[in-house]
Amino acid sequence: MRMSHLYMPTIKEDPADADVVSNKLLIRAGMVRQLVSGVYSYMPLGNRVLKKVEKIVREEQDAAGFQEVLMSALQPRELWDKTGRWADFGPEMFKLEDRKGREFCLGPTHEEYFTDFVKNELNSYKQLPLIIYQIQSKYRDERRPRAGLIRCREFLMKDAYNFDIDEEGMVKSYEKVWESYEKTFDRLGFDYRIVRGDSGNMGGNVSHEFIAITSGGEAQIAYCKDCDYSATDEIAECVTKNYDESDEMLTPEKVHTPDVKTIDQLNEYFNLPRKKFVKTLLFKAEGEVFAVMLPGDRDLNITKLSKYLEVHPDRIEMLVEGEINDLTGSHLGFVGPFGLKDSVRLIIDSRVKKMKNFIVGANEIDYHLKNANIQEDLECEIVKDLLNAKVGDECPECGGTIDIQTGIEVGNIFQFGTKYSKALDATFLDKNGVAQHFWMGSHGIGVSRIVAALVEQNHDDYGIIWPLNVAPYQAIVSILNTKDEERVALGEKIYEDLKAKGVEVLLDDRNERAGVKFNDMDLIGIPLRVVVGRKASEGIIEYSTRDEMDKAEISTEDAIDRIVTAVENIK
RNA sequence: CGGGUUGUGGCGCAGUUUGGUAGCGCACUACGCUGGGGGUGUAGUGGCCGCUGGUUCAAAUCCAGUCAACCCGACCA
Repeated sequence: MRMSHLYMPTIKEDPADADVVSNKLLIRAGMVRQLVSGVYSYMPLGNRVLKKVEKIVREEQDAAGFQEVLMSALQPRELWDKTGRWADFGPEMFKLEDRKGREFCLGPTHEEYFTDFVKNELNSYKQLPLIIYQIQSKYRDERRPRAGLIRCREFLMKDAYNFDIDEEGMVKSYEKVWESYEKTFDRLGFDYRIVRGDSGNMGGNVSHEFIAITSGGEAQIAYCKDCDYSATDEIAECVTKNYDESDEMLTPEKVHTPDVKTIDQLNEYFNLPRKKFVKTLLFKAEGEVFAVMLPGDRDLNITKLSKYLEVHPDRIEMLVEGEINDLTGSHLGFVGPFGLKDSVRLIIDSRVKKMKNFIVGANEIDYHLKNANIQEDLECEIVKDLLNAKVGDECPECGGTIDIQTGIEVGNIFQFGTKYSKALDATFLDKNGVAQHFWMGSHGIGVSRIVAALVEQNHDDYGIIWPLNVAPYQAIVSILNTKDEERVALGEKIYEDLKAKGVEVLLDDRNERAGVKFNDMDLIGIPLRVVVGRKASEGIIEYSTRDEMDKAEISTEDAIDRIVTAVENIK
């Protein structure tokens, strides 16, 4: 492709709206543009990258024996009512009506449709197991789209669904998908971790997430420095022995603490570490009121609380100031476990149960209780773990040290058994001629999100550094001065030779100054680069790669040879 | 949905406090010089100042409403 004709509007300054580096660079490099919040379009270079990522994803799915299909994105409401997810998804779903008033949505995911489809088409265990997938735009009306391509309302996703005769088969399918994902993310060159995930509203038991590690990514993971343990922050088990577990229980004592309400203030007022305090948080959900006790130096993990209560996390609300007194008899900043109204359920993290002689609110304005302890006769519910894991915790598996990293979730896999097949009554006949529900799982890869994650992991101050196998073009030939006929002739020749050898190559034949060409070349991140410059008359060019940037003066034949070899070696 | 910020040529911004002819840089067009890291000269093109209403002789500027975008915050590829 000649750059004099390439639709590649690069931008010199950072766009004001873009915050994350991938969004900035993709916009500046003329690869994507935003239409409205969370909706993006791809220009030629961006589209080529997207298609290459898609191709790698597809190849690995096909290699694993999964079969590609394409289901409609437009789906009728009835399908979703059968599983209750028309209501569950709520405002996250883009809904619309046809001219007759029938309700539809744009698919945010496809469990219902795939299950319904298979139900109508597959009847026998002999046709199982089956894993089918599609690559298609998904639509989710996110409460807050952000970070460019990372969190969109329209995004390209590969979603796969497995149908098995029993649990064992489902687990085998899960493992096959797992392997195909490892191959995919390995090929993409990602630095990533596979972590245990929460199954969210997909329902079910086991899930894992594939997290591309980037600083400032929105997914937090806890992992063990000493073994393979890793999990998302939502479910990572918190193990810590940070607390005073002495046997001696001192006598409780009321202490005047005027206007000292937060753990920070207590810390300062008593000059004691945060772990000597206990915080009591008040929540309501489903008409009940809860007091939750945690060590003062720890944060509540809402997912864990939600699981314990068996209530959707969105339904759990913190009490506001006015409600606290009415509903619990306590006061904001001075809440404690003793003397709450009987209707308040007292829920205690197991660490608090073991803590001795801590300081906690006295349920009286301007008073805290010193030397408080959870006595055996206190009516309460002890929950093993309600805390967010933290750097320095103990690994729940090997006792090693836990660390926290952030990243971007680029893939995830779920086992959900017969949840959807039962809801949609999707069955097959087993060996004995008995109808059985399919055992299923669903598995996603965020194709468009991968484009952003790749940029997050592969860039420098000058621009994007595309890996060779996803680069929009593999090579670029830049003619520095297009008024110099010798250089033009040589550049054209190299360009034609590379094209003839099957290399995807750009020719920078624009009548621009050298600086513009160098800067654009760096920005758009083409991996293999030939600069035709001063030594063109001797047949010598400058060869460099985008990641190394070191220029080597070599012959044109040598350069072509290196480029062709590099391209042939692409996995 | 709460909290915060911002809407002025394609992009980045000033002007709003104190109402009075809409500006700067980049980009773009034409011609020239230059030709190894976003060069330069001359001459140009392009804007109902997000939208609606109000105050006023007069509104980018003041007032009210509304819409949109971005950032922080409770599960999402």
